[in-house]
Amino acid sequence: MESYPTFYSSSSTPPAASSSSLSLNMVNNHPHHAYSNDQYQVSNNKSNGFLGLISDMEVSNSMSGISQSMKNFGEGESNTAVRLGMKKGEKKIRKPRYAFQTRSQVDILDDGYRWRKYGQKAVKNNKFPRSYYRCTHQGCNVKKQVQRLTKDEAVVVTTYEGMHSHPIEKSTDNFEHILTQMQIYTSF
DNA sequence: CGCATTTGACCAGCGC
DNA sequence: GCGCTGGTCAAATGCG
Repeated sequence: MESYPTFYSSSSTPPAASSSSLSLNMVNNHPHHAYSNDQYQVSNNKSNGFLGLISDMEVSNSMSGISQSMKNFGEGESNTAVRLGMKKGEKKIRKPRYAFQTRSQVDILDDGYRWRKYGQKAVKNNKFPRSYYRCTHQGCNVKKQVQRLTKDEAVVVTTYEGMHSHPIEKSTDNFEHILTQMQIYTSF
């Protein structure tokens, strides 16, 4: 695998336990190919609840920026060619994936899109299952995986694959949206 | 009733 | 070539 730009972040934690001095424990999900996080790591180790919220805002902001830079990477790759499509001389399209680490108690991180779960698998080296989601928008093949770390189960790793070619269904990634997410997170 | 989730089966890639 | 593992499908089930 090539580039796994991993955007590392600590996000909202309920005001009680906010000892989130995360250092890069991004790696031990994939035995064969380690994420090349040595060049993409964003080390914002905030370690209290409020700063965690701020860094969560940073995540939400950078997400919209990332989806723009995604266009450079995966130019509309048809990642549905996994199974049936994949005709004769189709080369294997390695679709770039983008992993986010988030410190959250809920697995479902609402990023504004509508996701439908289509699978769940137990992964090795991890006692938590990994969930597979797909964007329900027609013609949109964006997928994402969500899994927790065995190391500390407060961390949720969300791996996005592909990019959305349609607007967000909810309120867009403006400040209101971010505030809404913050409220959701803090209410837990 | 329509849509989302669950869950086991199936398949492909890779390592041994 | 075989077995393991990750990823996806699809029927059944659940839920609003």
